[in-house]
Amino acid sequence: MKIASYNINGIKARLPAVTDWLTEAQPDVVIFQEIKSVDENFPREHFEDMGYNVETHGQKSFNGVAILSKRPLEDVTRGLPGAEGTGRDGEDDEQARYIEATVLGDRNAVRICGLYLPNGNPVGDEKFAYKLRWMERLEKRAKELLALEQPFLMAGDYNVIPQGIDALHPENWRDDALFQPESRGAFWRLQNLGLTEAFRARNQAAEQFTFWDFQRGAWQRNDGIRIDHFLLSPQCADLLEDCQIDKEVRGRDKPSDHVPIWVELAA
DNA sequence: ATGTCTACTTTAAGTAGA
Repeated sequence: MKIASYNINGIKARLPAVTDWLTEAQPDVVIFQEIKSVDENFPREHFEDMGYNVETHGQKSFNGVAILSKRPLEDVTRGLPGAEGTGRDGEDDEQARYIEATVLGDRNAVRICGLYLPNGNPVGDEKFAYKLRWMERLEKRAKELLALEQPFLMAGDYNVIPQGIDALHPENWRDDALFQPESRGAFWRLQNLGLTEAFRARNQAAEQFTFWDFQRGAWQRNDGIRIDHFLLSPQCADLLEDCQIDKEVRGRDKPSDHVPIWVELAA
Protein backbone atom coordinates (compact mmCIF):
# COMPACT_ATOMS: atom_id res chain seq x y z
CA MET A 1 0.00 0.00 0.00
CA LYS A 2 1.50 3.29 -1.14
CA ILE A 3 0.78 6.26 1.14
CA ALA A 4 1.89 9.76 0.13
CA SER A 5 2.00 13.19 1.77
CA TYR A 6 2.00 16.44 -0.19
CA ASN A 7 1.74 20.05 0.98
CA ILE A 8 0.02 21.46 -2.09
CA ASN A 9 -0.10 25.15 -1.05
CA GLY A 10 -3.63 25.82 -2.28
CA ILE A 11 -5.89 23.38 -4.14
CA LYS A 12 -7.29 26.03 -6.49
CA ALA A 13 -3.88 26.94 -7.86
CA ARG A 14 -2.53 23.40 -7.74
CA LEU A 15 -5.27 21.26 -9.27
CA PRO A 16 -3.48 20.61 -12.62
CA ALA A 17 -0.12 19.84 -10.98
CA VAL A 18 -1.71 17.62 -8.35
CA THR A 19 -3.77 15.77 -10.96
CA ASP A 20 -0.71 15.08 -13.12
CA TRP A 21 1.29 13.80 -10.15
CA LEU A 22 -1.58 11.62 -8.86
CA THR A 23 -2.02 10.06 -12.30
CA GLU A 24 1.64 9.11 -12.44
CA ALA A 25 2.33 8.22 -8.82
CA GLN A 26 -0.92 6.32 -8.21
CA PRO A 27 -0.78 6.32 -4.41
CA ASP A 28 -3.43 4.26 -2.67
CA VAL A 29 -3.70 7.00 -0.07
CA VAL A 30 -2.55 10.62 -0.11
CA ILE A 31 -2.75 13.22 2.61
CA PHE A 32 -2.72 16.85 1.58
CA GLN A 33 -1.72 19.87 3.64
CA GLU A 34 -2.49 23.56 3.02
CA ILE A 35 -5.54 22.93 0.87
CA LYS A 36 -6.44 26.57 1.72
CA SER A 37 -10.09 25.85 1.07
CA VAL A 38 -13.31 25.36 2.93
CA ASP A 39 -14.75 21.86 2.62
CA GLU A 40 -17.58 23.01 0.30
CA ASN A 41 -15.13 24.41 -2.27
CA PHE A 42 -12.73 21.45 -2.36
CA PRO A 43 -12.97 19.71 -5.78
CA ARG A 44 -14.20 16.50 -4.22
CA GLU A 45 -15.89 15.14 -7.35
CA HIS A 46 -12.76 15.66 -9.43
CA PHE A 47 -10.84 13.28 -7.18
CA GLU A 48 -13.78 10.91 -6.79
CA ASP A 49 -13.78 10.60 -10.58
CA MET A 50 -10.12 9.55 -10.26
CA GLY A 51 -11.14 6.73 -7.94
CA TYR A 52 -10.55 8.30 -4.54
CA ASN A 53 -12.67 8.58 -1.44
CA VAL A 54 -12.26 12.12 -0.13
CA GLU A 55 -12.31 13.44 3.44
CA THR A 56 -11.42 17.07 4.11
CA HIS A 57 -10.86 19.30 7.11
CA GLY A 58 -10.64 22.78 5.68
CA GLN A 59 -11.02 26.42 6.63
CA LYS A 60 -11.12 29.73 4.83
CA SER A 61 -7.86 31.02 3.29
CA PHE A 62 -5.28 29.12 5.33
CA ASN A 63 -4.21 25.67 6.50
CA GLY A 64 -6.58 22.78 5.80
CA VAL A 65 -5.83 19.05 5.42
CA ALA A 66 -7.40 16.16 3.51
CA ILE A 67 -7.17 12.39 3.07
CA LEU A 68 -7.82 10.74 -0.29
CA SER A 69 -7.95 6.96 -0.50
CA LYS A 70 -8.74 4.37 -3.15
CA ARG A 71 -9.75 2.08 -0.32
CA PRO A 72 -12.61 2.83 2.04
CA LEU A 73 -11.88 5.22 4.90
CA GLU A 74 -13.25 4.42 8.33
CA ASP A 75 -13.56 6.28 11.63
CA VAL A 76 -12.60 9.70 10.29
CA THR A 77 -11.86 12.32 12.96
CA ARG A 78 -11.02 15.97 12.44
CA GLY A 79 -8.84 18.14 14.65
CA LEU A 80 -5.99 17.27 17.00
CA PRO A 81 -7.38 16.39 20.44
CA GLY A 82 -6.65 18.68 23.34
CA ALA A 83 -7.30 22.15 21.92
CA GLU A 84 -6.93 24.65 24.72
CA GLY A 85 -9.97 26.10 26.38
CA THR A 86 -12.34 24.24 24.12
CA GLY A 87 -14.56 21.23 24.08
CA ARG A 88 -13.63 17.64 23.43
CA ASP A 89 -11.56 16.21 20.63
CA GLY A 90 -10.36 19.46 19.13
CA GLU A 91 -13.72 20.20 17.58
CA ASP A 92 -13.22 23.84 18.31
CA ASP A 93 -9.60 24.09 17.14
CA GLU A 94 -9.76 27.22 15.03
CA GLN A 95 -6.88 26.13 12.81
CA ALA A 96 -7.62 23.11 10.57
CA ARG A 97 -4.38 21.14 10.76
CA TYR A 98 -5.16 17.52 11.61
CA ILE A 99 -7.24 14.59 10.34
CA GLU A 100 -7.24 10.87 11.10
CA ALA A 101 -8.76 7.89 9.33
CA THR A 102 -8.30 4.15 9.16
CA VAL A 103 -7.49 2.47 5.84
CA LEU A 104 -7.97 -1.27 5.39
CA GLY A 105 -5.11 -2.95 3.55
CA ASP A 106 -5.18 -6.50 2.28
CA ARG A 107 -3.51 -7.76 5.47
CA ASN A 108 -3.53 -4.85 7.94
CA ALA A 109 -5.61 -1.87 8.97
CA VAL A 110 -3.50 1.29 9.22
CA ARG A 111 -4.49 4.40 11.15
CA ILE A 112 -3.41 7.44 9.10
CA CYS A 113 -2.80 10.73 10.93
CA GLY A 114 -2.40 13.63 8.50
CA LEU A 115 -0.92 16.79 10.01
CA TYR A 116 0.13 20.31 9.14
CA LEU A 117 2.23 21.47 12.06
CA PRO A 118 2.30 25.21 12.82
CA ASN A 119 5.22 27.10 11.24
CA GLY A 120 5.94 28.93 14.49
CA ASN A 121 7.73 32.01 13.17
CA PRO A 122 8.76 34.40 14.47
CA VAL A 123 10.59 32.73 17.37
CA GLY A 124 9.62 34.31 20.67
CA ASP A 125 6.17 35.20 19.40
CA GLU A 126 2.91 33.62 20.49
CA LYS A 127 3.08 31.66 17.24
CA PHE A 128 6.18 29.82 18.43
CA ALA A 129 4.54 28.97 21.75
CA TYR A 130 1.52 27.65 19.84
CA LYS A 131 3.80 25.43 17.74
CA LEU A 132 5.36 23.89 20.86
CA ARG A 133 1.99 23.39 22.55
CA TRP A 134 0.70 21.75 19.37
CA MET A 135 3.68 19.37 19.39
CA GLU A 136 2.91 18.47 23.02
CA ARG A 137 -0.65 17.63 21.99
CA LEU A 138 0.68 15.52 19.12
CA GLU A 139 2.95 13.63 21.52
CA LYS A 140 -0.01 12.96 23.77
CA ARG A 141 -2.02 11.61 20.83
CA ALA A 142 0.94 9.43 19.78
CA LYS A 143 1.07 7.90 23.26
CA GLU A 144 -2.65 7.10 23.09
CA LEU A 145 -2.26 5.38 19.73
CA LEU A 146 0.91 3.52 20.78
CA ALA A 147 -1.00 1.97 23.66
CA LEU A 148 -3.21 0.23 21.10
CA GLU A 149 -0.17 -1.61 19.64
CA GLN A 150 -1.53 -1.35 16.10
CA PRO A 151 -0.04 -0.04 12.85
CA PHE A 152 -0.35 3.73 12.60
CA LEU A 153 1.58 6.59 11.06
CA MET A 154 1.75 10.33 11.64
CA ALA A 155 2.73 12.11 8.45
CA GLY A 156 2.68 15.52 6.85
CA ASP A 157 4.38 18.89 6.97
CA TYR A 158 6.05 18.94 10.39
CA ASN A 159 7.74 22.31 9.80
CA VAL A 160 10.79 20.86 11.58
CA ILE A 161 14.32 20.43 10.17
CA PRO A 162 15.51 17.43 12.21
CA GLN A 163 19.28 17.80 11.74
CA GLY A 164 21.84 20.00 10.04
CA ILE A 165 22.12 17.46 7.25
CA ASP A 166 18.49 18.22 6.41
CA ALA A 167 19.30 21.72 5.10
CA LEU A 168 21.76 22.83 2.42
CA HIS A 169 22.72 25.79 4.63
CA PRO A 170 21.72 24.96 8.21
CA GLU A 171 23.37 28.15 9.44
CA ASN A 172 20.74 30.17 7.57
CA TRP A 173 18.00 28.53 9.69
CA ARG A 174 19.63 29.09 13.08
CA ASP A 175 17.07 31.73 14.12
CA ASP A 176 14.10 30.10 12.39
CA ALA A 177 11.31 28.28 14.25
CA LEU A 178 11.84 25.23 12.01
CA PHE A 179 15.36 24.66 13.39
CA GLN A 180 15.05 25.70 17.03
CA PRO A 181 16.28 23.26 19.69
CA GLU A 182 12.77 23.22 21.19
CA SER A 183 11.16 22.28 17.85
CA ARG A 184 13.78 19.65 17.08
CA GLY A 185 13.63 18.31 20.63
CA ALA A 186 9.89 17.80 20.40
CA PHE A 187 10.37 15.95 17.11
CA TRP A 188 12.98 13.68 18.72
CA ARG A 189 10.70 13.06 21.68
CA LEU A 190 8.13 11.63 19.26
CA GLN A 191 10.76 9.28 17.85
CA ASN A 192 11.95 8.36 21.34
CA LEU A 193 8.45 7.08 22.10
CA GLY A 194 9.24 4.35 19.60
CA LEU A 195 8.21 5.95 16.32
CA THR A 196 10.41 5.36 13.28
CA GLU A 197 11.22 8.22 10.91
CA ALA A 198 10.70 6.37 7.64
CA PHE A 199 12.96 8.35 5.33
CA ARG A 200 16.06 8.24 7.53
CA ALA A 201 15.42 4.57 8.29
CA ARG A 202 16.22 3.92 4.65
CA ASN A 203 18.36 6.82 3.43
CA GLN A 204 21.19 8.63 5.25
CA ALA A 205 22.30 10.79 2.32
CA ALA A 206 22.69 14.56 2.49
CA GLU A 207 20.71 17.00 0.31
CA GLN A 208 17.44 15.07 0.53
CA PHE A 209 14.89 17.88 0.64
CA THR A 210 11.11 18.22 0.48
CA PHE A 211 10.81 22.05 0.40
CA TRP A 212 12.46 24.83 -1.55
CA ASP A 213 11.31 28.40 -0.91
CA PHE A 214 9.70 30.31 -3.77
CA GLN A 215 12.04 33.20 -3.02
CA ARG A 216 15.66 33.87 -3.97
CA GLY A 217 15.83 31.11 -6.56
CA ALA A 218 16.01 28.47 -3.84
CA TRP A 219 15.11 25.62 -6.21
CA GLN A 220 17.67 26.63 -8.81
CA ARG A 221 20.36 26.65 -6.10
CA ASN A 222 19.00 23.47 -4.44
CA ASP A 223 18.71 25.55 -1.26
CA GLY A 224 16.18 23.19 0.30
CA ILE A 225 15.16 21.70 3.63
CA ARG A 226 13.61 18.38 4.68
CA ILE A 227 10.50 19.14 6.72
CA ASP A 228 7.86 16.65 5.48
CA HIS A 229 8.09 13.41 7.44
CA PHE A 230 6.53 10.01 8.10
CA LEU A 231 6.68 8.67 11.67
CA LEU A 232 5.67 5.01 11.96
CA SER A 233 4.50 3.01 14.97
CA PRO A 234 6.51 -0.18 15.65
CA GLN A 235 3.78 -2.30 14.11
CA CYS A 236 3.78 -0.02 11.05
CA ALA A 237 7.59 0.16 10.78
CA ASP A 238 7.62 -3.64 10.48
CA LEU A 239 5.65 -3.19 7.24
CA LEU A 240 7.94 -0.52 5.72
CA GLU A 241 9.26 -1.45 2.28
CA ASP A 242 10.25 1.90 0.82
CA CYS A 243 10.25 5.68 1.38
CA GLN A 244 10.98 8.17 -1.41
CA ILE A 245 10.73 11.86 -2.22
CA ASP A 246 9.27 12.86 -5.61
CA LYS A 247 11.80 15.69 -6.06
CA GLU A 248 11.31 16.24 -9.78
CA VAL A 249 7.80 17.60 -9.19
CA ARG A 250 9.39 20.83 -7.88
CA GLY A 251 10.82 21.65 -11.33
CA ARG A 252 7.49 21.50 -13.13
CA ASP A 253 5.05 24.21 -14.19
CA LYS A 254 3.24 25.99 -11.33
CA PRO A 255 4.73 23.82 -8.56
CA SER A 256 4.02 23.91 -4.85
CA ASP A 257 7.02 24.88 -2.71
CA HIS A 258 6.85 21.32 -1.25
CA VAL A 259 7.12 18.00 -3.10
CA PRO A 260 5.42 14.67 -2.33
CA ILE A 261 7.01 12.09 -0.03
CA TRP A 262 5.66 8.54 0.19
CA VAL A 263 6.03 5.19 1.88
CA GLU A 264 5.30 1.71 0.58
CA LEU A 265 3.90 -0.57 3.27
CA ALA A 266 3.39 -4.34 3.11
CA ALA A 267 -0.12 -3.77 4.38
C1' DA B 1 19.94 44.52 -0.74
C1' DT B 2 16.64 42.12 -3.39
C1' DG B 3 14.39 38.39 -5.42
C1' DT B 4 7.81 34.58 -4.65
C1' DC B 5 3.41 32.61 -4.33
C1' DT B 6 -1.47 32.12 -2.66
C1' DA B 7 -5.99 33.64 -1.08
C1' DC B 8 -8.73 37.26 -0.01
C1' DT B 9 -10.60 41.87 0.22
C1' DT B 10 -10.44 46.85 0.42
C1' DT B 11 -11.80 43.98 -6.00
C1' DA B 12 -6.80 45.36 -9.64
C1' DA B 13 -3.77 47.13 -5.39
C1' DG B 14 -2.88 46.05 -0.65
C1' DT B 15 -2.57 42.56 3.33
C1' DA B 16 -1.36 38.30 5.68
C1' DG B 17 0.97 33.98 5.95
C1' DA B 18 4.51 31.06 4.68
